Amino acid sequence: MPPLPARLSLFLELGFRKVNAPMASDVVTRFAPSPTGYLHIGGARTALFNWLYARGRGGKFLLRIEDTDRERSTPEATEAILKGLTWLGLDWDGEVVSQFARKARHAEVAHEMLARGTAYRCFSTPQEIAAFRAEAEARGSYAVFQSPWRDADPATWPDAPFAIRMKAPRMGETVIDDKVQGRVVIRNETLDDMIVLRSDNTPTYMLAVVVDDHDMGVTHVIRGDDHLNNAARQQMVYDAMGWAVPVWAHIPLIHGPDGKKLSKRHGATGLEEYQAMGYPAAGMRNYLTRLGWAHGDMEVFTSAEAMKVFTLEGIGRAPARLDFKKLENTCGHHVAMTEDAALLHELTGYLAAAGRPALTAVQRDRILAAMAALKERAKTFPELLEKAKFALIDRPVAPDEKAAAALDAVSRGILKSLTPRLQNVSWTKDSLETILNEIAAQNGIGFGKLAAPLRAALAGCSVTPSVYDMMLAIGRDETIARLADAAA
RNA sequence: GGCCCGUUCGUCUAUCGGUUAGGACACCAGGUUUUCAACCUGGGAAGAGGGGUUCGACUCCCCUACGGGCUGCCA
Repeated sequence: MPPLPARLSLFLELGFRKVNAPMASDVVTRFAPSPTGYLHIGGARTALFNWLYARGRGGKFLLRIEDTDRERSTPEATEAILKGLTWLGLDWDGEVVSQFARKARHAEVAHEMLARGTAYRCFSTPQEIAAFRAEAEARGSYAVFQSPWRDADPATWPDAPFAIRMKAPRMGETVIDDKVQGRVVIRNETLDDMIVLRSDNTPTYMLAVVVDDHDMGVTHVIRGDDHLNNAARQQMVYDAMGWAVPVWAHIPLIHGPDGKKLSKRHGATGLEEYQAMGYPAAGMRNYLTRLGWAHGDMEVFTSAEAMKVFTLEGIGRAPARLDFKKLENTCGHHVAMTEDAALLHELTGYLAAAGRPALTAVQRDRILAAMAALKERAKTFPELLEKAKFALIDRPVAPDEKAAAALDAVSRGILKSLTPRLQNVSWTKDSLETILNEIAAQNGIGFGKLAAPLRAALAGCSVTPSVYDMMLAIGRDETIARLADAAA
């Protein structure tokens, strides 16, 4: 079932490619979400890229929760994010870092900048700044705010709260050498002296990310391209502190099917919703990896395979749209290639996530027995369950409309004559096939005519695995009992 | 308003100056079939528009259009 060409070419490539000696890698990436809600599908992809990049190079993948916004951060959101990443199969190294917990260190760095002369005390109040902007806007201009305190004489400092502002270069340009976007040049005059420490001594995001990334040893910053402009200002902080600038990679955001920024009105935006919809994690990872990244014609692959060829340069620069049809197709390949036991385990997780009843022992046994047949005809767990209906129900089987129609008097007669002959036949696909074909021939009908009532009696519906597979999965006694029920 | 990024079939993408612009999903037609799914064969389908540079541009440069982002004592 896996498309041979893609897997074959990957195989050849891995086989023939000169293998770089896997030295101890010092790659460190991180995912740094804000705990203000569920894990967004776009964020999940960002995390996935970071994970793939680090894991593919023997590096570390760290997790940091950016919870400095006390108003909007909640522990529930943090919990949801960790659960989402865990479901997707993205494991992180070490403890989860709380940005809020590091605020003392952030303040320390801000003061060090002060000492180095790369930052200054700004006594302008938020009201003054707002007034400045309002006035500029009224004039139709949008000049950046220039604090009057940038070069003020300490003797003139009032005894009042102050914010610490970065003393950004006013001339020249800042160059972001981005692995995805290329060389991005930003003129320094378009950037203001951003605040790094608020007047209440809390750090701003711009300072906190840089300090944390530096302290955590992050070497590659892979994040959404909504941060591309921010990178220029953050790079100034690295420079101000004399720290090594990480490798930047700003990836495009994911859009909805209509090409607009992904929002609630597009339907599912939270990763947890995808789990509840029954997409397998491996398929989700495959689809998300291919969304905005490509390696030749490689389409269906495991994450282990992706790691071997994943590069930042392979990431596209244009935003990609979500396509549920392709997601489903990709998931179908993964359902089919997953081990039966693993699939059953994940199915159990799906049931819980979707709030559906758990399987009984009998149901588990039957589904496991039929898994080989089930998994090649289902793309998602709900679909698999629909086709596994015969394994979930108990006698007497209540036929739906279509099934009832297949159980006419003639068919019931055939079923009745069939049951004794199933008593002693060996319960294997081959012998069942032989005997059923025999019976069809004896009744002068094609196998299809026999399969319909059989299917109706066994499953009570018309969408099922093959009749042989069902018989094998539920066993001889249950099969005969169901056929007898229907024939009566 | 300013600055930054982007634009190849409907969608995800390949191509890194010379190809009949390739693959996948979706779609259409046919085949196979035990329902569904799968599978097989075939088909239609693309370089936003306009200028350059070049012997030759999807590919390099400029302009326009459209989409997105940033422009906070949010992250």
